Amino acid sequence: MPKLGMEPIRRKALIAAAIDAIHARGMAHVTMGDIASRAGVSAGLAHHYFGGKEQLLLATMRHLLSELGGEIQTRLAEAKNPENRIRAVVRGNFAAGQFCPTVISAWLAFYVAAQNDAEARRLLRVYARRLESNLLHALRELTSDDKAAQIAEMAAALIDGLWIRRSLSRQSADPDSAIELVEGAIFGALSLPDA
Amino acid sequence: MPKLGMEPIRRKALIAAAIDAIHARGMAHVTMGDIASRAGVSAGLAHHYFGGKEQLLLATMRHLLSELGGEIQTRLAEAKNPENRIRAVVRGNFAAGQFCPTVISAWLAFYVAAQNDAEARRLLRVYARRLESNLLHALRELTSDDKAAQIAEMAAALIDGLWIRRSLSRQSADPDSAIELVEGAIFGALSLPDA
Amino acid sequence: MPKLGMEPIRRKALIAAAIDAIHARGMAHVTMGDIASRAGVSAGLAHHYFGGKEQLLLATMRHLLSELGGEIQTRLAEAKNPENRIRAVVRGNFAAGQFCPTVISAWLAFYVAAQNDAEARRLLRVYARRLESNLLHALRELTSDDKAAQIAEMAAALIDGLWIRRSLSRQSADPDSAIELVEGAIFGALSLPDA
Amino acid sequence: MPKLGMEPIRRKALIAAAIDAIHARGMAHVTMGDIASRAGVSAGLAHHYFGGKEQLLLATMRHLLSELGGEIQTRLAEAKNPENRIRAVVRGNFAAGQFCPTVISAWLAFYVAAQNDAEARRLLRVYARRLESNLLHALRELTSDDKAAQIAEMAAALIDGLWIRRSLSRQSADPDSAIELVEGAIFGALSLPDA
DNA sequence: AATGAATGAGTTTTCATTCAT
DNA sequence: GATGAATGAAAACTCATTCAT
Repeated sequence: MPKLGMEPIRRKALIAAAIDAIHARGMAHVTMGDIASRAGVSAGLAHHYFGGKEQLLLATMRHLLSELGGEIQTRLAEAKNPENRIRAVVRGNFAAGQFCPTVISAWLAFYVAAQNDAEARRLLRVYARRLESNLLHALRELTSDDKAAQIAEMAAALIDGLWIRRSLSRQSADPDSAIELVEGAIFGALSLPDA
Repeated sequence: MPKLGMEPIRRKALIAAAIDAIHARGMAHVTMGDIASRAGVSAGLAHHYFGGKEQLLLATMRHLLSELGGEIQTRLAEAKNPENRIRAVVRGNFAAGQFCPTVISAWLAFYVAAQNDAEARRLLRVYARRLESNLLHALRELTSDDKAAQIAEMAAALIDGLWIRRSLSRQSADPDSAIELVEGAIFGALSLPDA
Repeated sequence: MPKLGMEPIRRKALIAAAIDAIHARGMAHVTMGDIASRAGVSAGLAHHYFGGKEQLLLATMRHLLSELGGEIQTRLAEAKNPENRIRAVVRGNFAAGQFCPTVISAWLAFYVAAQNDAEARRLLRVYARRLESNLLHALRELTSDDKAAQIAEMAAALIDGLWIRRSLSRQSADPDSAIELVEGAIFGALSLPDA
Repeated sequence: MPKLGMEPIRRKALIAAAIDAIHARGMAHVTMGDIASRAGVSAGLAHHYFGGKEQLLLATMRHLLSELGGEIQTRLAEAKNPENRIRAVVRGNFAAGQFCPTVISAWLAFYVAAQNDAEARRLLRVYARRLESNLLHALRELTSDDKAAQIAEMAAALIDGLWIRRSLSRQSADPDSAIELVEGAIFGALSLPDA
């Protein structure tokens, strides 16, 4: 069975399996055995490639973060004006790959893990800051700095809040209505006279 | 040393200890020993009073939910018009007892636990529905049913999103600015002409 | 089964069991299960009381060292002149409790462990220094400082060498002939004219 | 890349690596991977050449024994009288190749391993007997059989004891002073009148 | 009422060993 | 001849839970 060049294949499979396993059993109850068997390998191999459970989980988180980053960057690259850059960020956050039940579960689990794991917290902060800075820059071209900051904060909270609520309802998550809601809130706020 | 009537005292202490422990170590790593020693009792006793770890955790969740419910009800009782009822719900959600780091951690942890625990999910849904229904009723007196539904959904997502973001930043959570933001979003949306 | 005040009893039993187990299977192959079952308890309990395998082994080493120290101190207390103090140290080293196969095995194993474990090395150095200093003081009253140092070094090496050789031969270790040999070498060297 | 005639090169490299690894991590913690990577090969290859960990370790021990034997035989071949034969044995035991930290660690480790491994014990006994018999024959030409036996035993113990102590101190082992000490003890004892 | 003792099941982790390539 | 892939068994360790006192 052993073939050459399996390492990247196994790593990917294990990360995908970790997302599945977190969705199915919850971060608090996943075991290496769970994950490994979902990936079709032995627990020993998962250890061998990642060095331990914690590191496999962290690698999974990094994967999620970089997928999300990719979705946003792709869209940003095509956006030619501030309005479209805002839309790029919002839509990237609700992209198909991101907004499915297993991925949502994993995201949420990492959010919580970040409360108690320094490295996870660091990773998440980098993402949060980048998201807000992308929004902020686009908003500043459309309104005052103060208002831009307010709207950016609201938008970020709204995105996270919609995620968390969709994860709970477990109904087939509907990205389009979420996008509509967030964009509505942002452009609605922009259209308002200053408070 | 055993005293009479200790049960309610112990139960309260253990629930408070569970919240602390979840904040300090994360849901995935709390042990009965953790919780018990924070409450100043033996693990065996925690067991004795709650019947097991799962049940102690569920009791903790119920406590959190009922505290939040209380904060909202108190404020609703004093609200005489729709605007104030909306404010009551928002402010209840960011009440002092709720918006401190340990409680936020615990809330978040339960949100995640609810993904994989039927009873936790049921409890959370009851709360979510009540929150939305309170908001919805008040909003319907101020706008169309459709728009009320949209705004209610947005408000709920915003509240959850702000929580989750504050928990991550770990900076001294500031309820007032959160309240301002949410109320601004709600009343801003209400003031907009229909899309 | 659980009784109060078992901790010291279990600790002693586990340390004794560790010595047995090291003798029977060799330091490289002892398992916590081995030791625990020899002590008549579960492996979990051994962990509970000592915190881990390494610490149980270190506690065992400390026990051995303190036993030996006791044997020597007892004899030193009764020795009224330098010759007798020398004898006290030598005989303490070959005392009954020390010179039996299981204890010899354990000692030897710790000697080797000390090569790669900082804490074990520290413990052993303390013992080695004390042994040599005891001998040295007594010898200095009987000869020149230089010669005393030489003889002390030789005596210490001889004691260790005899131990190691007895352990290998596994024949019923005979403390008396060992004592005779070491004392003969020391007093023989003392009687020699300076080189 | 596979080359012909690699076998003896690999075997030597692996044995040298085993000695290093034992010194660095201790017999109880060496792994095949440790050894193999120090030798610059895969663990699988080490296995292939020696048939298993145990056998590689035994081969390493045999190597050590034969090196020591060589050092002694070379010196014995040049010794023309009993005194020089004694010196040959002593100096062979403290020969440069033998008296360095890594080799001492490995020797010591094997001494201990011999407690619980029949084959290792057998190998060590052969060496011990040869050492003692070489000394004994030389001593018998210089004194009574009884005294020769006593001195031989003492000398052997002294050699082992000095090794073990040097290994512990980890200071740059000084073979010359060790040789002086042992020869001093032997010739000192020989010069003494019968007890 | 409360504890400390104890266990056993479950999890992570490590490694020698095997094997296809 | 040599490797990297993979496993499985064994070991350490953790912890909820039980129970005698």
